[in-house]
Amino acid sequence: MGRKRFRLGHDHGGRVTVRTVADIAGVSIASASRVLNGLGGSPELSARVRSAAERVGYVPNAIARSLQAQRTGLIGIAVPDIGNPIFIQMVRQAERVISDSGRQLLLHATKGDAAGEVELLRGLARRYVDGLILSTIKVTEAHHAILSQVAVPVVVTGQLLGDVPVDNVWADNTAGVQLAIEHFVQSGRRRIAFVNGPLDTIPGSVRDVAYRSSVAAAGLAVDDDLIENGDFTFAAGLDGTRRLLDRVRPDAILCGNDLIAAGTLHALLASGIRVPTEVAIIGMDNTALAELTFPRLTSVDLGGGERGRMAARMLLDRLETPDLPPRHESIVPFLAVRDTTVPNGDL
Amino acid sequence: MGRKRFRLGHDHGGRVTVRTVADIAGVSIASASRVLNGLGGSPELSARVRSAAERVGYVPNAIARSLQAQRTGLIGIAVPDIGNPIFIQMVRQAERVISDSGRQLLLHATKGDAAGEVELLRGLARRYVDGLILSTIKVTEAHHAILSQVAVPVVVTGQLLGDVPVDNVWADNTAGVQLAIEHFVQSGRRRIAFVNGPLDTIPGSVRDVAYRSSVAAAGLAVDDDLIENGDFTFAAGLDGTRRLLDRVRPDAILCGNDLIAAGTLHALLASGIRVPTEVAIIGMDNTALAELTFPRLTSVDLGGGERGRMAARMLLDRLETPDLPPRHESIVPFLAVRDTTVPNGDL
DNA sequence: TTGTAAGCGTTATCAG
DNA sequence: CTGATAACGCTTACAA
Repeated sequence: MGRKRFRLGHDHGGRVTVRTVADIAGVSIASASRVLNGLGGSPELSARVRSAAERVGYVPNAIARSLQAQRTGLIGIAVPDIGNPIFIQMVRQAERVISDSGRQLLLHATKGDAAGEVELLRGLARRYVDGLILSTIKVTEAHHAILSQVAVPVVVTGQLLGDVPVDNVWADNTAGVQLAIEHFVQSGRRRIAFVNGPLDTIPGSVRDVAYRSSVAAAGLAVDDDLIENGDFTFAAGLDGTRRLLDRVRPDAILCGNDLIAAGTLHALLASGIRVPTEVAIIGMDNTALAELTFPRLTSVDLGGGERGRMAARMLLDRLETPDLPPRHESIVPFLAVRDTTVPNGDL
Repeated sequence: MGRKRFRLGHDHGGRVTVRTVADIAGVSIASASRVLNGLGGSPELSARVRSAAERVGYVPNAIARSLQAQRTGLIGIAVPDIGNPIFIQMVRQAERVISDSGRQLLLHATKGDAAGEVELLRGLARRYVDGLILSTIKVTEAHHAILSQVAVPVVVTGQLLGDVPVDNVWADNTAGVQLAIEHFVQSGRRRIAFVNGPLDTIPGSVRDVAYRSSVAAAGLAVDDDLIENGDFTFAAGLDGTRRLLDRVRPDAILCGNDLIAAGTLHALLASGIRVPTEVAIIGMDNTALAELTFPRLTSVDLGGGERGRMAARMLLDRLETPDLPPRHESIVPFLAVRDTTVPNGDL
């Protein structure tokens, strides 16, 4: 038998629970709980409870409440890299929606590690969060397998491989790349290079295909020498562009994202090449970074913030109505034209 | 979909708990729990339990476990702005330490809102997290008051006002500013401006004082016309520098952080002013941003990552040894010299 | 209106 | 080694 739980006075092992409050107020814990939750109680009793709670500095234990309520009020959001401004953009907008709903966002960085993401999904069934927004750049079979088993609702942002019955928001990378290429072509560029991210990521491979078809559609030759693949980072943009310049002389460079574009810009300027006069640059994602380089980056807006906002909203919808059929939404991209493609007064 | 679990006598309302597993295995929930946690159990019984768990896809409920264990394994970290790379740096390093300890980091953005932070601290006593790292740039009386009442351990990163008995890691802003001014002076700069953050923040005001005393110590006149105060943002750096250039012509500009410095750089280049030849720039925080502007930013490293790392470590220490006396640690700053103060081969 | 008591899903204690 | 059973702190029928 456990030791008998008989209380004289108000000793509760230093822990203040609803029982402490009830004892001090001289009422049952049920009454205390009711008053504390604003559900009835006579004025006199309520006053006693409230004053007792105040006196001992009572704060309800969220864990216990969650166990009872079967929900935590926490929403997880997993992104590959919090150092990449595109994900900051997404998280920011998602956070808005989530916190407006009275919930809290639990941010998790996956480092783009597929195994880690799957592990996260598996652990997710542990119910620490009421739902998850998963932003992924690589999708494996394991993802698909586990996605259909997870106990809590998941919204995936990013393009999926097959036809998974899961809520999904994706950026139309193909249309985005096309916008960029058309912009280059219309301003007279003929040798358009592409410093892209890794081909074993979804955005990387989709953009590669889109680049090739857009270039071809513009009546230009597709030349593998004009293509570089590396990480989605500033360093990769810098290195990739240097390698590129060692073998060809493009008059325009499309970059896999804004971080890469910043690296490309840096490499060009360091080589004494004028931007945009000699070489034009377009980044992708249209993040805060695009505003802050000099010259400012023209960038394809793939609706990063909108994706975050929408993913959050879809998740809340599903929480409210679990039987909703899975939704797939895509965002229409647009081009934010700035100074790396069109010379402006500043230059 | 997993609707198939409604068979035989094992219907538990669609929810799989340890009881479900125990029933199917034909053992007590105590035995099931033990086996599932790797604590004994005969081979034969263990096998039965494990196979049952596997069959129904049992996943332990973390909430229930937390209620029992009186801990969640979650550590909160609250930062003013996840768009500012200094906080990303801090969070990254903290995350490393925390996840190495088998815990998870719950990131919370406070928007630098003092009231929100106090609310967070208050709600924190709800025990959703085992501890909190609070990175704050404004400290109010309310902070101090509540800090001494919170139920879970808190580590504050940032300079505190008085002598609060709480674990604390801070950056030596004064020494950092001094390093910057000395570097300017040694390279022959005489008219050193300061585009700073808001004076009603701790770093803003501390750096203001330090700037004035360092300039005076160098034998230069302190001129209010050389000082601009705004937000800790790129836009504020841009605007502040434009206003500055309207009334004075400095030969060096110290910036309150790297975001401001990027704005300053942008404003100078847009005005056709050569950097660093005509005007030198030093940022603060030495974030990833300092590496990616062109030219690269010289920046005062105030140990952002180190602060995150140390804060996490202090928190873990306190979790392990609650009776430790409060510790106050400061980080020794250094100057990361790059191209906005010293012309390099690239230029 | 108020109190009693039954859970929420685990783990831990204590007898067999 | 195994099985009842008492917590963990809270909410909520159900009674009084």
